[in-house]
Amino acid sequence: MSENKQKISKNRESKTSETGVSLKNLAAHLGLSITSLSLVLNDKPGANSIPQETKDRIFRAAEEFNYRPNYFARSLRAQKSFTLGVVVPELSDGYSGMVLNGVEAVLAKEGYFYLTTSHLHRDDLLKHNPQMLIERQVEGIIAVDTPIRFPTTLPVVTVSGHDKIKGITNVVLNHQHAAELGVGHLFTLGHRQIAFIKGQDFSSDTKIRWETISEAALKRGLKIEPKLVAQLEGDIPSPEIGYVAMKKILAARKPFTAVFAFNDVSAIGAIRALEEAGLRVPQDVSVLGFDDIYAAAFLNPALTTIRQPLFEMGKLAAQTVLNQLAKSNIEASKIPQTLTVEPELVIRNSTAHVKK
Amino acid sequence: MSENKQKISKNRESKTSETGVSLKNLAAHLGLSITSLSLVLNDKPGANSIPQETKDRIFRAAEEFNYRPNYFARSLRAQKSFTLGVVVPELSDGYSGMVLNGVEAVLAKEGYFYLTTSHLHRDDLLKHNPQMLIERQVEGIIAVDTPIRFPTTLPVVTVSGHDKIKGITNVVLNHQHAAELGVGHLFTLGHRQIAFIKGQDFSSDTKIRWETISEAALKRGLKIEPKLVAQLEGDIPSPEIGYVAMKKILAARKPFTAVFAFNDVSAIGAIRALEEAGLRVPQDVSVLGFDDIYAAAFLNPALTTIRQPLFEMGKLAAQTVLNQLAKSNIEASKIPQTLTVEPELVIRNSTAHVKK
DNA sequence: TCGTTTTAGTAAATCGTTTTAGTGACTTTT
DNA sequence: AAAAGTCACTAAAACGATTTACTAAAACGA
Repeated sequence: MSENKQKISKNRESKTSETGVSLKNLAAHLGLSITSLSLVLNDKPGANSIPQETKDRIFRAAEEFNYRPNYFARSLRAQKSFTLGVVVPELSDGYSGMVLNGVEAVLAKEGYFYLTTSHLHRDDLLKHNPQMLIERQVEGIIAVDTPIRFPTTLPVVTVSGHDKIKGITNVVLNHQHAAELGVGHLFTLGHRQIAFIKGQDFSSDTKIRWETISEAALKRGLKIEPKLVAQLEGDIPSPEIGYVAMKKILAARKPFTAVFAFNDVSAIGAIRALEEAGLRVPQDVSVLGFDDIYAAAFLNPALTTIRQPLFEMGKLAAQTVLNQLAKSNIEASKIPQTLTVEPELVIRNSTAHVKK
Repeated sequence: MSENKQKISKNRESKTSETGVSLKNLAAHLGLSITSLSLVLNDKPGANSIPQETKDRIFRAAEEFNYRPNYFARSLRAQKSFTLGVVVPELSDGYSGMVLNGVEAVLAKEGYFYLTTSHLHRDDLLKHNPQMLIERQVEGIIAVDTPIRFPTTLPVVTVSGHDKIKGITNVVLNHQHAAELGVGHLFTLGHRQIAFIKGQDFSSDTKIRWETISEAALKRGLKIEPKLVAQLEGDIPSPEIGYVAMKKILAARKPFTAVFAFNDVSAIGAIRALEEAGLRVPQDVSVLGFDDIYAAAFLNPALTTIRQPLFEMGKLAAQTVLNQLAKSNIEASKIPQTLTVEPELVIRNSTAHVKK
């Protein structure tokens, strides 16, 4: 017996030592079959007939030798990877990270992990990266602010995706509500000439954001002056591009009293451009952001913005994928097309009542 | 033949269809053995005796049915996961994301992926998360701003880790140089009473940063006034904690003309606190940050800061792990303890010459 | 023409699980 | 005392690749 044990522990050392004991080792040590151990350790019905005493021996030995089922063997057999894939534009944009926090919070509880890939808005990677994830046997995919350019039958959930694709659930902000909050806030403060900074074409929220804002403006009898609209260009997640957009608007020399930016990052750039032009925020021009990134509260002036619950969106996306995995094929047919979360208007100091 | 093909493609449909053809399927279709296909497709020496014609048949069939070796099967056999683990405090702190971008850039080229876990500075997760990664058979671990609290024989590389642990490589900033740049810059501008915001205890750079800054100050005959030193507290990556620290310093009512903050995020909070106290930056007080996050250039005033090349640090870390994996055990004994990257002083508008 | 080499492959073991289908040895029922 | 159950297990197949150790036939050399 103790001889056996010796053998095991020796064996263990001799291995890369990272890979612990195998079921085979353990079974030999106990003088039982692999089957019995597997049955008992996984608490399968087949273990019913095995007396508690034997079960305890097995549990004790597993504990003692710190047995961990080999991930590859288990996954190969079960055809399950306990892994999701997450596709993001890139990780340092202050957006994806928050979403991933939410994803991880949900997955960790279920013993799932996730692989991340960034497509950097490159068309080839947009196809290639998800393919690689699928070859890696991910069980489902979460696409964050990323268009779906790959075929698959796996569960797919997007965060801020707006393409209505059969079988794909989109976790989205209630954009109509967001636009109402934003335009409504500026309108209430008396602003009638509002400049807008649109998102880049590749950003999945650009279109819907613009449509809902247009509607909200129209509803209040505001007409949008094309010269007061600029679009973000370039794919770096830096305020620089907001600065450039704002410059463009200023160059048009059309009067305006407020700016509704596509996001907080571009709002920061816009503020810089305004101040360089000698305009004070919010005394001369109000600036409204979108997202509520961490820094928003500490800018100077502190940014008024529309908050997106990114952490919650990540959680919701992960939960939805796991739900689909748990469901039978029949039930899976009735997956929701859209899951909506609510925005929140956070009023700080970058917006003020229009000057008399 | 065409019958065979029919069978294969049917088989393919009938499966979850995500899992493509197996070698077995393919071999049956070609009337060859699994062995031959494996040998040829992996270009093993054993395939030397197989005529080009047969090889071509195999390649064509693999192409036609889009054969992809099963990841689990291959990994089980080879005891290789082609996956690294990355441990971070959390993903939305504007620091880890940049590092991960670098990591991914290197790994993608080699067909590697990575699993991420966040420990949120929690002691239990600091041990548990890496354990889970190891059970998932990662081949190496990259720890970003994270202390090593787990045993392993896998290659481990830290980014901004300072514990000298045998076998672990630390990718670090040249802190001495960074301190020289920072303190030197303020000194040159005439500042003699400088306040400091130290990092949280859990942050791996806190200690070394403080030591090197102290030295650089001493060297210039500056003495550090304890009342002008505050430490960040709390683990949210928000400027709020810098704001609180600055308030504390202000409460001491000791005069000072400059602040050297632990990082840009806390510098943002500090600026807010200063302005609330009626002090103008940089006219009354200069503020120096650290990191050079994206927003730094667009704050108001634009932040003078010490830039850390986070992307490069991520690349270097990943490269180092891969190198170690490629090395034989003998060579592996001479892994470098430390890899150093250089900081850069980025002068913007938050620092100015001291008032006469 | 016999022995050796080369050519063209293949059978089977292996990685470490899970799961199906058993197998003896007892015990209970009738 | 034979049939039917229960109990306590186990053998072997399967997941899908890689790899080692072969075989049978053809070609070559002396």
